[in-house]
Amino acid sequence: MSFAKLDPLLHSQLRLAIMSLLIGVDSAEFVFIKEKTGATAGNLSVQLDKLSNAGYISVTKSFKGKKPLTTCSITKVGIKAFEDYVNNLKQYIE
Amino acid sequence: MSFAKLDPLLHSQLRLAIMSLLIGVDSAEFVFIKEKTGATAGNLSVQLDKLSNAGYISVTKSFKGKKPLTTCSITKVGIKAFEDYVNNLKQYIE
DNA sequence: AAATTAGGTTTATAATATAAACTATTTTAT
DNA sequence: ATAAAATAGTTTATATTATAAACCTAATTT
Repeated sequence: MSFAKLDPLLHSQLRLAIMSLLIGVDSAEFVFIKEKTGATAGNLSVQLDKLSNAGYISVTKSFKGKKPLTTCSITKVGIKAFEDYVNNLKQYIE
Repeated sequence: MSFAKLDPLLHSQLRLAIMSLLIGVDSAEFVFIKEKTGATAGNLSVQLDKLSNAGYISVTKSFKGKKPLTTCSITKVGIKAFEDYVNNLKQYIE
């Protein structure tokens, strides 16, 4: 048995943290994710884009009062990808 | 609880596979690791160097008959680092 | 003896992660 | 009223990384 490939989109500390967060909630706001992960806004913005482009999360932009509000949630595709990643990863660490 | 930092030296598919292999054996030869991980020789050579420089593995060069033989084994430091990495990682995937 | 294989290493390149710099708007202080 | 600072992000530049291609040396094979 050889080592399964790890989805490079998920094998990134920050993106993995984002997905880990999102898999446990209905949705989460940009600022909340930023605080929980400790990421800089710039880095977070880039990584959310990548996850969104891959279809792993959906991102909606609206307003909270007068301030911009970015809300993220994991998609079915994202959940599947995360689960596959975790299963593959276990081969390396168990 | 926020996300623990993942040792960047271990958070790499190939290096993690190498460590995963080495933690289960006494020692392993270059060619064996190459086959098991599916890595190219060049890539493997580079990654073994990095792990060696970090003190995570020890690398000994000798000869098998007339051919060069590179033998690797995990160190105590490497075992500790691997275990820490795995513990931290679990926070993301459980 | 020329070509191929074995066992690697070095170097060049492409991809990635990351933060610095920037934008636009809003709130707060003077 | 207006200057300063905070909020909520985005874009861009840079530094690091992963990876394979090219290379090297010695030993086999044809």
